[in-house]
Amino acid sequence: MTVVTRFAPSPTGFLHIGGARTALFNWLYARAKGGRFLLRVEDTDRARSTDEAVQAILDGLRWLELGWDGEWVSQFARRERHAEVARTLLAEGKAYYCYASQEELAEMREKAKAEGRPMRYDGRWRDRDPSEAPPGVPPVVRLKAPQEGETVLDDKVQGPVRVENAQLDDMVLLRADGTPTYMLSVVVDDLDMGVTHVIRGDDHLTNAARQTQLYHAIGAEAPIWAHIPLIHGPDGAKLSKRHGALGVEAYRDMGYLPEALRNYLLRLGWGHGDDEIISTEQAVAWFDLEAVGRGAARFDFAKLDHLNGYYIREADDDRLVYDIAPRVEAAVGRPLDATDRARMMAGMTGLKQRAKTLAELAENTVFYVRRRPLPMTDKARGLLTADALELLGHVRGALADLATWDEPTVEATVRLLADEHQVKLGKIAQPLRAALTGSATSPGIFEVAAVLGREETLGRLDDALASKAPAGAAEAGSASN
RNA sequence: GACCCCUUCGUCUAGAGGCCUAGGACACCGCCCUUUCACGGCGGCAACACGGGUUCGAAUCCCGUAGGGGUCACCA
Repeated sequence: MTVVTRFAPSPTGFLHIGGARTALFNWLYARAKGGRFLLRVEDTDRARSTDEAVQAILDGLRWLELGWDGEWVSQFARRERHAEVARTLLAEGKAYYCYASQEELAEMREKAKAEGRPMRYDGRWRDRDPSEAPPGVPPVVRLKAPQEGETVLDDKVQGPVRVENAQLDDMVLLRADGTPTYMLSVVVDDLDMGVTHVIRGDDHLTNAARQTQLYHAIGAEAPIWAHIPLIHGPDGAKLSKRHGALGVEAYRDMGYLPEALRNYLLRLGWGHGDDEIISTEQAVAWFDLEAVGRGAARFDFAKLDHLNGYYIREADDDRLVYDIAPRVEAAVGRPLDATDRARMMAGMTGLKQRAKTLAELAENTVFYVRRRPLPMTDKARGLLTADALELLGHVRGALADLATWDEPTVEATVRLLADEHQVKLGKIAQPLRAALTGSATSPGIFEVAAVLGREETLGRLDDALASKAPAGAAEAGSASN
């Protein structure tokens, strides 16, 4: 049997992080078993579905590199087929017209509530003769569901789940306006698309029982179910916007790499021994539904950050430069030129091991392309005391004379200077960092000097030398002589 | 409320009756490396929800209890 999975989001918002994980699991399972992964957009709710949302879902999946097989299908476009199945059921006596009014339904609801029961349609039109139908009332079509016995789901993740048929009422298949309901549409679509494995969120577990009844009424076998646990927020409650219930594009904008998000989502609810860093290739080889955990998992940004930092370090420099270019341009307010890009490339080795996100990476890169004079953080300014500036004057002099300009040479020169003046390297390196980067933290300062080049390095030193020692430095007592 | 599902360190998880003195990762705390910040290395803290069984032996099986979650539409 060829495995066919599907991802079936409703386009009422963006591709939610929980949906992304569902898509990932479906994609992985299909790839792992050499099957097909299909995409169906459940757009039957015309009032809430939008084209923008469809686009966002498609974009999100593409960004995550979870490609689907064939064209994506619109559920709404298939509504005639759904209705046709309902008519067949009607003709076979497996479904019936129900003329119960909204008032009657409301009554049942109230009664159920008063008696502490779940709302269940009482089947009052189930065996009634259609000739008794009230005139002018458009009926809905309901499934004549079994009233005794139980429906058993053999869920790949949750194990066997039994539901008393008495708990389930006769669900609506066709609305009064003739349009199919979700329950009908999913079953017919999954059947027609040849879906063998329905992998979806735990919130559909109860639906699976009803859908199984429908499959049986149609005379078909239910697919293999796999209901994966939902993702919760740090507080254990439903994931909120504040805690990560965002569209995947928000994760992209925050500077997460798709492979990092995939790795993180994979480990949320699934494990493979002690493995943490799992490439997509390995995931395809290892993934199986039996190993999916049963309990809900809490979303944890700290672990995502850690993974993202790892994947940034692993990423190719040119890809990173390409990825952060727009962010850097926005920060400096101009397009990047060849020199800027060359510096970014040269500095990337040192930069990428210090960032958890692309946003952070871009932020840390900006000093390389900023035009002089550099803005200074308060900490950096504090480093440029009168003593420090005096030492920097010597540094400037020594560097200006250098025959070759590379990291080892600059480093050797500065170290020698520190020895000559009998100060710790930090006494020179930190002010130098402030002068060259405008910040108190950066990649290795000799690397920075090498990347900046002689001219820019000397220029930035001159800027620092030209500045007066700040008042704070004098107060600290180190500026007076 | 009814029905269904779930429950191992703070978090994600390993664990399918003896390999468990419960392992790994993130976070946190030390130390090392070091010009800063990171990375990296070493070490530490920290869990089988509770109560009964079954068994020579239970984190692992069964039954309760508690807690958490999901579902109860002519929405998907």
